[in-house]
Amino acid sequence: MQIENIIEQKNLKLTSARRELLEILLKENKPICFEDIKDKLTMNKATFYRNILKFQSNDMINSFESNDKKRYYELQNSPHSHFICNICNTIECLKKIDNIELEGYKVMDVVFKGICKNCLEQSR
Amino acid sequence: MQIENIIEQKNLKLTSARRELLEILLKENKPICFEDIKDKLTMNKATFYRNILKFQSNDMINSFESNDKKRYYELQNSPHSHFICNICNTIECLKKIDNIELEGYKVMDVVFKGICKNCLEQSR
DNA sequence: TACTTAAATGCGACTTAATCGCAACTGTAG
DNA sequence: CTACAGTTGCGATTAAGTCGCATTTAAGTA
Ligand SMILES: [Mn+2]
Ligand SMILES: [Mn+2]
Ligand SMILES: [Zn+2]
Ligand SMILES: [Zn+2]
Repeated sequence: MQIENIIEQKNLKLTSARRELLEILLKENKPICFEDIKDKLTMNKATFYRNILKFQSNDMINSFESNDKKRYYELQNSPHSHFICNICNTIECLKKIDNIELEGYKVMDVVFKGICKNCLEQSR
Repeated sequence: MQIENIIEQKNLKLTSARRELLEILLKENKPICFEDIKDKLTMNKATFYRNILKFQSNDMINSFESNDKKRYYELQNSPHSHFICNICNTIECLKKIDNIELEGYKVMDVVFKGICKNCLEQSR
């Protein structure tokens, strides 16, 4: 199983809450926020946030806030950036943009905001 | 005065709350969050947020969330992107990165996260 | 298998950003 | 000066996120 491996690699206890959370994140396969999944969650919300924190400090997930002012979490399968549409609020995962470098900085994450393909087309 | 012009261009009422808020944003000249300025604010916080909203819908300010989970607001003088350091949490305004284009998208804002110059140097 | 213990959990209280409805107020056009 | 739409203050409300503490549990060891 993937989950067992993920947890073991990070030297974390495999608890039922963690299994549940990782299963959700795996299944979704796109950024999700607390509101999206709170009804599915068996665990207490404090446990949810503590595990999110733990996973983040172990580089297992990343998070960012979207235009709806909600924080989105996703598994860090492969590093990639995100595009958030200012019109429809859709979050898209972009393939890694490898030409983005800033002199003197180490870029680890990029979030683009603007107008997505769909919304651009509809505005014509 | 700048403020009068800004407001007039957007067909908004120039109220004392709006003058105060714009003065603060002008003076700061960098992204600030509610907590940073709430003590200076004369207006009620509902008024603060309503004006922030109004200014945003009029493209006068933009906002983004930083690593400290606080939302930062700044005047949209000239379009530019931001770099947020994952170590020291500093927010830097970057000169417009003009080579950032995504096929089919209209990019209006970019937020980079990673390690800033200072923190990179200190880690050596 | 049973024991041990550090780590994880549930619960309830708490903090604080952000929003909302409503009555009172104010900026601006005429 | 007046009228009125738009704005404000206030108080209540919602919801994300955090915290302390008592209880439970995963996982290593005997
Ligand atoms: Mn993604
Ligand atoms: Mn800036
Ligand atoms: Zn869109
Ligand atoms: Zn830094």
